[in-house]
Amino acid sequence: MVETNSLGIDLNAIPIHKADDHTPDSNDDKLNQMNLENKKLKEMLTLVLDKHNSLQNHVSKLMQDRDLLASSPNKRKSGECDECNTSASTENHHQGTLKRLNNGITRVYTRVDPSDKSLVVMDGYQWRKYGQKVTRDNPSPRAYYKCSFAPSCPVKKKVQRSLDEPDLLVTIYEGEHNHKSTDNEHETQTSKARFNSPLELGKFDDTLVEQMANSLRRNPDFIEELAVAISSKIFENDLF
DNA sequence: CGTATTTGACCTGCGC
DNA sequence: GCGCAGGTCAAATACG
Repeated sequence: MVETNSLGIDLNAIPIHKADDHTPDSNDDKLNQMNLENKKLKEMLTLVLDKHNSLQNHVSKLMQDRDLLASSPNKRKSGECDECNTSASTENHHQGTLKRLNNGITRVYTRVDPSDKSLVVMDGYQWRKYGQKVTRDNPSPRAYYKCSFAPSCPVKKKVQRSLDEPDLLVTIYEGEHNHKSTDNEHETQTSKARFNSPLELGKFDDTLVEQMANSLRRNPDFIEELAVAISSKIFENDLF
């Protein structure tokens, strides 16, 4: 039987080792096996991230559609929303959401680790920071970024920590990219590598995998799934 | 050594 | 015109 979780990942992909499962001189074999497991884990991680990204895009699109249907254009000033007006004390409703405002301005709310002081939002594009300022209404600095394809791409973004919730980053995008995201490009390349030559998994960019792992670590759902999967494996080992 | 980031200086728009 | 705040520039610095 193939065991899968809600993400559709085969958790039996990792071979289980029992205590009496090795010969006395099998240190090299064990090392090779661990390397193989490591590669499999990396592959799983990239798959999980793929699914996570596509789900996130889907959710964003759905929420945009819902906002467009629900919004009445004569009610709102640029940069404001109904929820903000009615519940100024919290921005929880924005978590991970995307608001497309007038004049090609888009506001995105991203939940980050509160201890992480960097004003970096991974959105698939490459940015060059060109300034940072402390604004009057918010003690946390606002970072200014230009698309690294500038001046051919005119898009800019401003990133600032929310005044009410320090673990919420508010990103304001100005303009539309006239090129594809570098993430897609990279993803396509790694996907090709993954499916065309699975034996070359060891050549995966370790930094990229590290970033994916960090991103997944911040996702409570993923941690929960992982904990369930690991504990079930531990029980399995103990019982058999 | 090339590239990205930092940060103080400068520019611009707005209200008074 | 002046002061203030937000936005941008560019030299200095850090980093791989």
